[in-house]
Amino acid sequence: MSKTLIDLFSQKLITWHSRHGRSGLPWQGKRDPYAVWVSEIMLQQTQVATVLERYPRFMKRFPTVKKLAAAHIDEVLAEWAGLGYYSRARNLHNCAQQVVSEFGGRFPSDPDSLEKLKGIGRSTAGAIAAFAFHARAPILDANVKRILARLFAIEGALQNKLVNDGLWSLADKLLPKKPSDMPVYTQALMDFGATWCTSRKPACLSNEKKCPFEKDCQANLINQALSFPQKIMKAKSPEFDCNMLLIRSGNSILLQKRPSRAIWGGLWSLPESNWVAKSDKKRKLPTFKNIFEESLPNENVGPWLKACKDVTLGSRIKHVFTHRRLWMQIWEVTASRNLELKSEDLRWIPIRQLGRYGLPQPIKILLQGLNLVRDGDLKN
DNA sequence: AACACGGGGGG
DNA sequence: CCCCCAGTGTT
Repeated sequence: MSKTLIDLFSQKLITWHSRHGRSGLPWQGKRDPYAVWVSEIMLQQTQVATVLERYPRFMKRFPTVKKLAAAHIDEVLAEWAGLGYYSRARNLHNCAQQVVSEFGGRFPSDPDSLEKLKGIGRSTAGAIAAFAFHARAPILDANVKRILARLFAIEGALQNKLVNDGLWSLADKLLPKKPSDMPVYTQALMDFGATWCTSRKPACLSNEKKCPFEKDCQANLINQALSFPQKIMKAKSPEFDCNMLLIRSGNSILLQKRPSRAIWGGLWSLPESNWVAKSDKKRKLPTFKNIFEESLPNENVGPWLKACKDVTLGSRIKHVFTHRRLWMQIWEVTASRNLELKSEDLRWIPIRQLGRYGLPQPIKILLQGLNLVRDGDLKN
């Protein structure tokens, strides 16, 4: 009986990796589960080029899981700012505390235990177990799903449970037999999806690259690589308007800590009014007083309005999220004196100390564009 | 099963 | 400008 693709896949992939895989990245070749874990979380939803800048900085600031567990969440969020998906940072912090309190500061080595930790799903658990412990555990991120969907011409949407379960089962069958091959195999799978079996320009459609699986790949054999995996049409994201207050008093700016479940959860941002759907044509134009009342609902607005002068319409910023598009109208205000703040989520931040706070990327860019922030003020 | 959650790259 | 990309947690 001849060998099938399933039998040969892992060795062919490892051979491909020896010639074309990415190497020399700072998180590669490590067996320290902490270092592996941080890199895997950071690499979720974030490109290698970005992680290349931020991973060494993070590891220098939080060199061990114990240091991370002992840090204040605001320090972790400040270090994470600009990477997006801030629940990752909150889960990272939470998970570090779990590892310290439940496992004495040592990560468990089996995928099932890893998956019980905050922010670690099945795929990341597999990656950590494979890299740090040589466990024969599969990963199944979007790159791997794409590779398998093409190799085996798998029909149906990836969201479909049967399709997803089938992919996991396939990923398991394809694992190399030798546990010692798990790190290089897992790395090879990630690299192959990221650089050769890419979403839009796969190697099989390129003149420069020769795919080692071109004679095996069911999608390629029918010239349909781009048709796998099946894509689902998604609706256009709704649009919203809101107002934001840039209140200055002397050398300080009033910032508000965002609720942890919201967009930019846990970061410090400008006080903002309610979001209004742009399609809501009946809405009245808000007055400045309205904006204040919506932005600072716990404060006594009267004294604030009296203490404010030089109200000017600032820039209008568009920001796009996965499921929303937001237009932010900035109102620039000078407060004549520092007012007493009633809510704990409000704080006067000296401009020179802004770097200590995690700011949403568009707010950071806004403040950089204003001359009131000097180079270095936003660096932590 | 569907949705929420940011930011960056490429056309 | 628009489109594409992407794990985990929550509901």
